[in-house]
Parts: sequence; C-alpha cells; structure tokens
Amino acid sequence: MTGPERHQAILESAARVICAKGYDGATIQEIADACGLTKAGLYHHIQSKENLLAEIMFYGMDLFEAEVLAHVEGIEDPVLRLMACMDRNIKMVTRGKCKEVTVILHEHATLTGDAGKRINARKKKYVTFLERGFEEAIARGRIRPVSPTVAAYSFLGMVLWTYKWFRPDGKLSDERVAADMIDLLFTGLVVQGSSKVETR
Amino acid sequence: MTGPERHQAILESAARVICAKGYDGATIQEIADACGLTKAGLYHHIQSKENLLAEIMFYGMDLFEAEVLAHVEGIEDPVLRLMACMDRNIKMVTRGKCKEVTVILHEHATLTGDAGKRINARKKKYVTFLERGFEEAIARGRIRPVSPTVAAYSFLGMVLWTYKWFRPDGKLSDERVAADMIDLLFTGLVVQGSSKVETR
Amino acid sequence: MTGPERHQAILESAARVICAKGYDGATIQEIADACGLTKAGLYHHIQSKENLLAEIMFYGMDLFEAEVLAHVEGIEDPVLRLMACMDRNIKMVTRGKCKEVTVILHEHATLTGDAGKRINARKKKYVTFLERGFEEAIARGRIRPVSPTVAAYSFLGMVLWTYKWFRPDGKLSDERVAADMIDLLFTGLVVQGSSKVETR
Amino acid sequence: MTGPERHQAILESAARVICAKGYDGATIQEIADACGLTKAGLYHHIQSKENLLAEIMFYGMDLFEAEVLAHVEGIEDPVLRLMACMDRNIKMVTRGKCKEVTVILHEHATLTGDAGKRINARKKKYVTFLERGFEEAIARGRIRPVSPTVAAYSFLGMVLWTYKWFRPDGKLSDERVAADMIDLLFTGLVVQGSSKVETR
DNA sequence: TATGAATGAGGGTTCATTCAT
DNA sequence: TATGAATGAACCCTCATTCAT
Repeated sequence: MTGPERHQAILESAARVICAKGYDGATIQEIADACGLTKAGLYHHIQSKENLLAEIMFYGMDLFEAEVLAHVEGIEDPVLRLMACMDRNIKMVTRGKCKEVTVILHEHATLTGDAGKRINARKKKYVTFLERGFEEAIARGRIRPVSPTVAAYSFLGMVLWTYKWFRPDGKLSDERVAADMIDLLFTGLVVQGSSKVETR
Repeated sequence: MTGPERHQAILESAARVICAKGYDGATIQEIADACGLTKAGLYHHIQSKENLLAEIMFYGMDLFEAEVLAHVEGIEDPVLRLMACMDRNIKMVTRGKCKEVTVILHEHATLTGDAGKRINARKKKYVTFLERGFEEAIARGRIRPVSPTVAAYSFLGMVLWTYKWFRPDGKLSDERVAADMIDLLFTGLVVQGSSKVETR
Repeated sequence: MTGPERHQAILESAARVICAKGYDGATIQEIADACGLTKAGLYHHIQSKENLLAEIMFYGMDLFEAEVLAHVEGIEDPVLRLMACMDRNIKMVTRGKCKEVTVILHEHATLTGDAGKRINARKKKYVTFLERGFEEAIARGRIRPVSPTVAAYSFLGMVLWTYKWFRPDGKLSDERVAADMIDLLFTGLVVQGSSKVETR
Repeated sequence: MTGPERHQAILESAARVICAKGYDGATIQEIADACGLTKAGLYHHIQSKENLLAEIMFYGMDLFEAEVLAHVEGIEDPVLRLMACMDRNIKMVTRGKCKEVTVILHEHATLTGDAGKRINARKKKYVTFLERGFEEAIARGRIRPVSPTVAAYSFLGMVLWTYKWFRPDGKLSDERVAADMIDLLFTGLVVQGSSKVETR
C-alpha cells in the first residue's frame, strides 16, 4: 500500500483511536501503534497531532458529503430528501470501516485557526441543509409547522447519538434503527394526503 | 461558604471547566483557577482528578434523579410521563447553574473501576426507564408500535444533543425547544382517541 | 536562598551551562542538573528555554550597564572614558562569578520577537556609546582621526574575544591584559600634548 | 560538477548554513536543502554531521593557510609580515564565497577526538605564528614592548569579530576596515625610525 | 548516486500529584 | 486549610542516521 491509499489508511487508523479515547485522551504513541509505526515513523506522514485531526475531519467531511449529501441533494420532495438523508447518515455512523472518520467530526476538541473555520462552515452547511429541508416541507404543506431549527437538531441528535449506543452485533440491525428513526421523526410530521408520494 | 456547600461549589466549578474542555483537556490548574484555589489547595478538597470526575458524576446523577426522575416517575400515563420527562430533561440541560454537572455524565472519558460500574448502572437505569415507558405506552395502545430501544435512544439523542447547540441568548427559548421536541417525538406516535387525557 | 536571589542563582547556573555548550547545545536537563533541580522543577522557575535565555540576557545587560557603563559615562575626557570602559569591560569578562551572564549576550542564538529587539537595542546603544566616544575624542583633537565604527568594533573584538582565551590561572593576570590592551589600542592613537591629562 | 569539486561545493553550502545557525542549531535537513539534496542523498557525500564539521574545518584551515599564511610567512620584516597577515585575514572574513568555511573554525562546537586535536593544533600554530611575529618585532626594536600573547589575541579578536558586524553593502569597504585596523594596532606600536621600511 | 520511509534516542514541555511549611 | 516548590511520568515532536528500492 502506497501513496494516497497509505495516507488514508493512516487517517482511518488514527480516527479509530481518537474515536475510542477522544482527541486529548489519544496519544501519538497509541495512534502510531494502531498504524503499525513508531512515533517518529508516523510523523513522516503527518505534520502534527492537530493537523492529523484536521486531515481526518476534512476526509470525514468529504466522505460524508459524497456518501450522504451527494445522493440526496437532488431529491425533489423535501420529506423524501430528509428521510433518505437520515437513512444514509445513520448507516454511515453504524456500518462501514470509515465510520470513525465521520464520527470524529463531532469530537469535543475543536480545531483552531483556519482549518477549524472551514470545518465549522461545512458543518453549518449541513445544519442549514436540514433546516432548509424542513422549511421547504412546511412551505409546501407536506409537514406540520415546527421550528426548522429544532427539527434539524433533533434529526442530528438522533442520528449522531446512535454511534454511542448502537452495536453491530446487537439485537437491532441498522436497517431497523434507520427505519424506526425515520418513522419516529417523520410519520407524525407528515400531513396525510399532502402529496402523491407515499411516504410510508 | 463551608462544608458541603463549599464542596458542591467546587464540583460545579470543576464541571464547568471539564464541560468546556473535556476531561482530558481540562487541567487541574485550570480547575483550581476556576475554584479560586491553587493546585495544592484544590487537593485538600479532592482526592484525585478521576475521583473528582466520579464525584461530579454522582452529584450529577443525584441532581438528575431528583430534578427529573423523582418528579415524573409517579405519572400514571406513560405518554405523559415520557413527555414530562423530556421537558424536565431538556430544561436541565439548557438552564440552571448546574447544567454542566449533568452534562458531564455523557463525557467521553469513562470512569474506571467500581465508580464507573455504578454510574453506568444508573445511566442504564434511565435508558431502561425510558424503554419501559415506551413499552408500556405501546402495550396500552397509547402509541403506535415502535422499537422501545430506538425510541428511548432517539429521545436521549434529541435531548442530550441540545447542550451542543442551544444558546440561552439565541432566538429560541428553551420552553419552545422543549415543546417542539415533545411535539416532534410524541405527536406522531400517539394514537388519537387512545385516552381521555389530552396530550396537546 | 529564596525569591529573587534564588532566581538569580538559577540564571547564573544556567548561564554557565549555556556559555560552555552554546544555547542550542545546552539541554534543559543539563541546566536543571546545574541548578540542582529536575527538569520539571526547573520549569517552576522559568517559562521556557528561550525565555530563560532572554532573562539571562536582560540580567547580563543590567549587570553590564551597572558595572561598566554607569561607572564611566560620567568621565569627561573621552579617551579616559573609553580606557576606563575597556578596563572594566575586560574585567567583567575575566573575573567575577557572573561573567557568563554577560558573555551570553554575544551567544550565537538570537532572541526572537520583542525580547530580541530590546536586547539588540541595548547592544546597539553600547556600540554607539563607543563610536560617540571615538568621535568626540577626534573632534577634540585628542586622538588621530580613524573610523569611529572600526575603532568601536576593534575595541569590542579585543575585549569580547578575551573570554575565549583568557585563563584566570594562566601566566597573564587580567590586570596585565587590560593594561596591555588599553596600551595597544590607545597609546598609538592619542595625540601627544593634546590634553593636560596624562594618559600613560 | 563532479568529484572533489562537488564535495567542496557541499562543504561550502553546509558551512553557510552552520555559520548562520550554529553547528547545533543547523539541521541535516537544512544543510541538505542548501545543497539541493535530500537528507539521505547528503549522506552519500558525508559520513556524519560531526565529520562534516571536521571536513569543513580542515578545508577552512587549508584555505586559510593557503590564502593567508602562505603569502606572508616569507616576509622578512615582522611588522610588515603581521600587517600583511591582518590585511589578508580580514579580507578572508569579509569577502569571497568561502568566508564561512574559515569562520566556522571559531564555531562554538568543538570537534572531539583526534580531528579536534589536529584542528586545535593548527589554530594554536597560528596564534604562535602571531606571537612569534610580535616577539621578533620587539626583539628587533621595531615595536614597543608589549605582551606578545595579548597582542596576538587582540589581533585575532579584532579580525575575527569583524565577521559579526561587517556588511559588504554597508558604508565601510573592507579595504577601509583592513587599513584602519592595521593603523589602529600597528601605528602606535611601531617605533619611529626603527627601520628603513616605510610602514605608513 | 539518489530517495521515501522508517527509527531510537532524546529534546522541550506539561501534567497530576505530593509535601514541608 | 492553604501554598510554593518539587517531581516522575508522560507527551508531542525533532534529530541524526539507516536502508530497501
């Protein structure tokens, strides 16, 4: 494994450690171990611990936008769009070997400086995307009126919290979790007969 | 201020720092500063950093159980019980000078040893309380059937995530946030005419 | 030993190590050893290695100005002033337990930032003081015309280089070195009969 | 460029870096950069950092002896010999692309082991050469009696310090600096009418 | 020759903790 | 109680050096 692949593998290994111990709790030594390198060897690939976090976050954002946003942005109906978004977002958190890469986006440690601003801007963009979705759905009479902000953060809370409790080997499949969360949040919101599209 | 009051004040100051910087990111120096003590002075009041975290968590659990659980456990109707619980839990996170004490319960850093087991048991008890609530509501035909586990963790995700985005001086009051979240989660779940009790 | 005295003792010990090994070559460990402290213990007294260097340099400048400049600035005759200055400066470099503190002023490592600017300004002030002395001596017809700049830097080179070769237990006393250097630089410069003051 | 030329070019580039940052402050990486090589590439040309310093010093000594000593050793009159020596030594420090190579001879870092002994022996030889010059001049009645040691080290201090302050693009030319320093040190020493040779 | 990758040793610095006063 | 001083352990990071390619 060489070049960009190698680099990504390092980001992913590091993300797993940071996810498990937190940014401040994770040592460069532990991260290096997870990468099968010595500390000094790891530094051949990264600039600093903080920069490593930044790289993981950018990578996570890229992944998230490619795997979630890119697939749902084009959906015309706002309710279907939000539901598809929730489905994909939940699965991004529950399955796939890169889940930690995206989970880290919500790490306590905040990036300083320019990188932090750019990550926050992209996070904010996602929140806004959700808010706009709810606004649009309300405007079209597809759902009952609610605060788009509260709805967006409820959506996020439900989805992101999943990482903390979901176990792939548990009783519930992530298909079931996704379906149920979508049901919980949207079924009660949708105004029946508001559209030709069947939502349930 | 002396005795137990003093001790609680220290726990609360420490909780604020740990909430802001994370357990690993918070320094004993910073905590001491926040308490108006020197490092060595602080050690007259605490046993160790980890024990301090444990104390805060026990204190937080006590507060949570007194302010939330104690007030809602007696509510006969499971839906009303869960709604009241959400309302109180959200407000515990958004207002009050001790919010950090309870927020820390979900800190990344987990307590080790016996204290950790006891805190986890109490957290688990809360999750179970919520699951039982949803189960009971389903059994009584008050709400549509959903996975009680998914419902409980959705409840928790919505509520706990609030700490990350809610600003007391923002556009939304916590009254509004609580009302809207209750609406989002329960209105769609409740089976109309399932009870004499008006839920909205 | 406590307080400011203790602090000065640390600066002096550190100066000895830095003088012997150079700033980059001296380790904090070695400096701590010389102070009879552990590394962490030393950091109780200093802010950083660079700041330690800055402190030593400021201390050295203070010493130099108090022991050399303050004693000669008032001398009316410029030649006598420069000669007295050379005498004191040489002895500051050859004797006294604090010699390293002043020798470090000419360390290769240059301070960065504000501290560096302030030290350089004080060094420049000394060069200018010497240049003015030679200018004044020329203007009064006390010495033959020479470039004041070259004269000032020759003065400095002779004096400062002394640290590199002079041995207190060698054949030459510092009294002798000072007298001979003054002789070498000034005897040939002074215009005979230029003043009532006998210079030799 | 190949072979010995290439090697010398590397020594010269390295000397520039080491002169600018000091031996301990200069990194192999920085030296490699200055040579237009990678670190590993540089190691095909050098044995170790310390050995590189040794090579530079030997090269510098060779240059110095060829450019300075070789040209003045044959001068019969000791005063003229010393003056010519000062002239050449100053210019070696102020001009020429190899000046750093000779300046490094006075680096703080001292070579260890055999190489160190050989370099020190050659340095000592130069000091002795100067001392003998002054002794001889005194013996012949050409200059006033002074300590040859103090005179020799004054000579060296004046000359070597020049590297620290002289700027090729400054107001003073190195011709002027050399002439003035020779004037400063020798004019006052020389006994008028001591020789047929005009010294000024 | 050249280099990307790797490393053991060590550098400066910080941290939680202790203790004499 | 309180604190200034001290410390062992660990942390992030850099360095001179090596080696497979």
